[in-house]
Amino acid sequence: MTEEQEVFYQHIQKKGLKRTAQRDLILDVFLDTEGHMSGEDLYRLVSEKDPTVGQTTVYRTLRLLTDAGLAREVRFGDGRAHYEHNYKHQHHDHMICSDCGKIIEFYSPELEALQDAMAAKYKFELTSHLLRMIGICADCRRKARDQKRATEKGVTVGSTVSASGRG
Amino acid sequence: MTEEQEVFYQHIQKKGLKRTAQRDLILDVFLDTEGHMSGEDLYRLVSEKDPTVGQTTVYRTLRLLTDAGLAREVRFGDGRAHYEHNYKHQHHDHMICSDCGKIIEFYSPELEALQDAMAAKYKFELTSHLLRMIGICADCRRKARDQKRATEKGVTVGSTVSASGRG
DNA sequence: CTCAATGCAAAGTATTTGCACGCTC
DNA sequence: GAGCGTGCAAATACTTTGCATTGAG
Repeated sequence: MTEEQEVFYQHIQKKGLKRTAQRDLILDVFLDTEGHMSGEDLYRLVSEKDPTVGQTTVYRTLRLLTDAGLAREVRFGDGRAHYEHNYKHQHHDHMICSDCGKIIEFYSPELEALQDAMAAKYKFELTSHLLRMIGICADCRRKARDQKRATEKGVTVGSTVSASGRG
Repeated sequence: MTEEQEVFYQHIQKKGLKRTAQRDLILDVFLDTEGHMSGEDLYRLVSEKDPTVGQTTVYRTLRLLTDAGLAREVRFGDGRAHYEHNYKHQHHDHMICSDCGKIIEFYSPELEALQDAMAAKYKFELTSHLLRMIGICADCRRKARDQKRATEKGVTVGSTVSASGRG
């Protein structure tokens, strides 16, 4: 029995809820999956192990996991909710590559402190926060650079130099 | 003709698109509205002035405004897209009161700088970013405090003090 | 006259809800 | 055995798409 599972069962008992095979399975799959997953993702993964589990149950259990403090809901702005491990996982923020979709997790105590300071300035009691940085990751930048170099070599007649860039 | 309108028409001409009464109206309503609005909100506002305009057109025009640099899409995590003025409006971040829904806009050059530094550390080329701070605003904190004080004083036999709240 | 724009209705996407039955405590 | 939990299908909420018609350039 992992620590997470204990947390889950304690939460369930405390709330007068019941332990079921579906919840066990969903928790297992959640714990076995690194990184972020949407409700849909988890449903798909669970279905592979037991196709009889309904999506309703997955969504409801995901909320249960969040209540229990095992999962954290993150929204990246694509309209769907994503979940990530929250138990004994330090808070972190995300850099999202708009090219390849890769997500880099990072943590900056300075950023956290500065946000606390801003909140204090507005007498705002901070509950949580979400920082999402969108851009191009190192890999995709390298690829773009290589591609550009190849183009520049090949195209001698290269008259039209379109303004790229983005602000 | 405002500056924004000029920007819009120039964008339209540059792209070989057409100026229509609907787009004019939608732009006007958008410019007249302060703060954030969702696609739906704008559709409702436009409908008041001209009920024949379809929601499709509103959504499409909103994207057009974004392309033209007049609007900025912001997502607060409720699943719908919100838009705010972007032309000659400094970038800013948001504090969202989870009690009353109020949105406080703020700007912190230190935060921006720190984010740039974090991006550089990961060789990440930053395109844009979104910082959302969720908590309780000063007003709601005061209300909660007052209510708590009243409860502590008044309720000796403390029978039915229904928890109100949630707006 | 051509191609973009419009508006309706239908489809799509992600998630939630009503309800009858089943299972845990 | 009581009541929570489940799964199905339908509902929801917001947004997008197909298509025939309208209208700007």
